[in-house]
Amino acid sequence: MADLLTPGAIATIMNGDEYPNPVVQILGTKPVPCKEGQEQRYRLLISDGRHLNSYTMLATQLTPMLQQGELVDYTIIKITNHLVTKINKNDDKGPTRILVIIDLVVVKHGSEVGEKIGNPCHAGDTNQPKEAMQPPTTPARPSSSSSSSVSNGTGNRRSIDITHFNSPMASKTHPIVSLSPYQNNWVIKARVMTKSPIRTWSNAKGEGKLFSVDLVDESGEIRATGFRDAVDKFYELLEENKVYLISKCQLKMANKKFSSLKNDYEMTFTDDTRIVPVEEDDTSIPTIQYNFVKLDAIQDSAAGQLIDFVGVCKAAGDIVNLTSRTTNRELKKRDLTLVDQSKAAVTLTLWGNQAEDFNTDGNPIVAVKGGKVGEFNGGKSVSLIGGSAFHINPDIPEAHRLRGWYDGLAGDTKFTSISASADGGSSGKWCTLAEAIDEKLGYGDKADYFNTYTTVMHVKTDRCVYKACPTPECNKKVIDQNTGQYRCEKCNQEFESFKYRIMLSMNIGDFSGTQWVTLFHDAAEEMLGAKGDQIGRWQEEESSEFGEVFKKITLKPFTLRLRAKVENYGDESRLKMVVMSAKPPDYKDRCRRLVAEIKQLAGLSS
DNA sequence: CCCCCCCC
Repeated sequence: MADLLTPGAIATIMNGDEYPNPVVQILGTKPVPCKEGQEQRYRLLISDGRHLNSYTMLATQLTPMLQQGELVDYTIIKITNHLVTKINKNDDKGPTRILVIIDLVVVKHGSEVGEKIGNPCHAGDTNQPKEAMQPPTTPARPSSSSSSSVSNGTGNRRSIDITHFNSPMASKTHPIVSLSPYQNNWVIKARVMTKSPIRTWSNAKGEGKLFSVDLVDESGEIRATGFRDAVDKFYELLEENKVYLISKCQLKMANKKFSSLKNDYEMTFTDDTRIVPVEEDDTSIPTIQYNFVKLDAIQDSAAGQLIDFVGVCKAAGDIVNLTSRTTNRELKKRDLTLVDQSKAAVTLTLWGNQAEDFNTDGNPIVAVKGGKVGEFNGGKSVSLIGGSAFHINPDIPEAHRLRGWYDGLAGDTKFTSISASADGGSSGKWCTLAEAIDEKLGYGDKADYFNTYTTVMHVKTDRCVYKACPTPECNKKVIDQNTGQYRCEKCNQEFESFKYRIMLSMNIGDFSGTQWVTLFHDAAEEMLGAKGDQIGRWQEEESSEFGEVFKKITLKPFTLRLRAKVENYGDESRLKMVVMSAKPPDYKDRCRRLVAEIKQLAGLSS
């Protein structure tokens, strides 16, 4: 096993020399104390069989590997990408060199190794004679596939001694992936993917203005923000799609809530920050980088997550004006329906100018970076937020593929909507009543929604309408004072009128079983095809119409959208199902689903 | 140092 290691590698690296793909053994790991809210970082003790090094850090993107148990003690790893950085400790011993592992491959898991290899000792300092530090004549086999996309021709070692930034021709730049708060002596050569508008803020802590740019190079991406003076200094200089040499920024932990960029850090421009445009466009620097997910995967994304995706705009709603309930601001929004090859359809909400300026002609391709997943009525949708990038018909392979796919699509192609429409329209799964019970729908933390074909077995008509507070937003039952006045306890007010509200209980059934369900006002009106006030008056007048309205739906089939949720009453819990919407059955759709199900059961589905 | 990003 000892021959797996590359003795001498540690000394070579810590002396500042190059050593490709060193293979070392992990002999210890420990978390580094960090501030609250910061991502945990780990320090390692490694051995190359000859020397130990405890000044080794794991790049944060490798933290999950460690936390998942892949980097236990005795594990042998090949370091496929690393950098050496100096930190000044507050003593007189001069700077300490830290080895930062950026990428690695597990050669042999610690459980298979089970012991310390050789008898390594702490290397002296870097003042040892250089001759003693040369790598062996047969270094470890080069890595065939490093997961890092860095290929700037400088090998694995990241030079850290770039101080010649005075010249924009500075040839040695650092990959974005290597930036960390531990080291500020770097220059990156990066392209501006997107630039935000200037925004102002005003809060208890003060006021100011800011903007941010998302930067990219071959190795990765990072967001940079300029505040106040930095806005005046850099906003005009930085243009989308142009390449710049940038140095002397402050790095801090990124808040993933506001950026989908693949970087644990983000940077802030400081008074020392230098930004120099690169006049000749360097085509080796990529343009915007997307981490696309297929639209059907959005179904499984958590609300609040930021995602990148691309789709064809199949349909667009009107521009809608509304007032924010929380901020009272006037808002404009527009919902687009996007589709892709996964046959999923998802709603993308545009706001403000983007809603107004969007042109639906020719079913444009829409690419989004950093769209925010939302949840409504059991469906998932995406909304553009401040940090999102939004590109129409981008010149990227995925967009061309989508265009070709969509243009060749049969006109009657069906898509599965994973977003709920505002009218409670269909989305999500279909199942029978028995399947809903078997699958324990409604037993999770959140309510479950499903669609079902069912027949109305029985409607309970007693107490199905009640007199409610006439205030538009209040639907509380009023107390009839029998003086022509109706009292609402919630509004603490008496009114001369009321409105009828419906709350209906009914039993529904299909071949698999039956279920008691509740319908509130809007769904009940939809299903009964009559207004609550009308039904209330029929009841008052003891009109035969009252009975007729319920008879009309009894033993009739419907497509229902149901909400299932367990509710607790004291120590008793009961599964409650509420009808969100009721539509006459679409037999064509019903048949299509049954045929698909039969094919699947028969093993004939493709 | 922002970090609000809205609605059904």
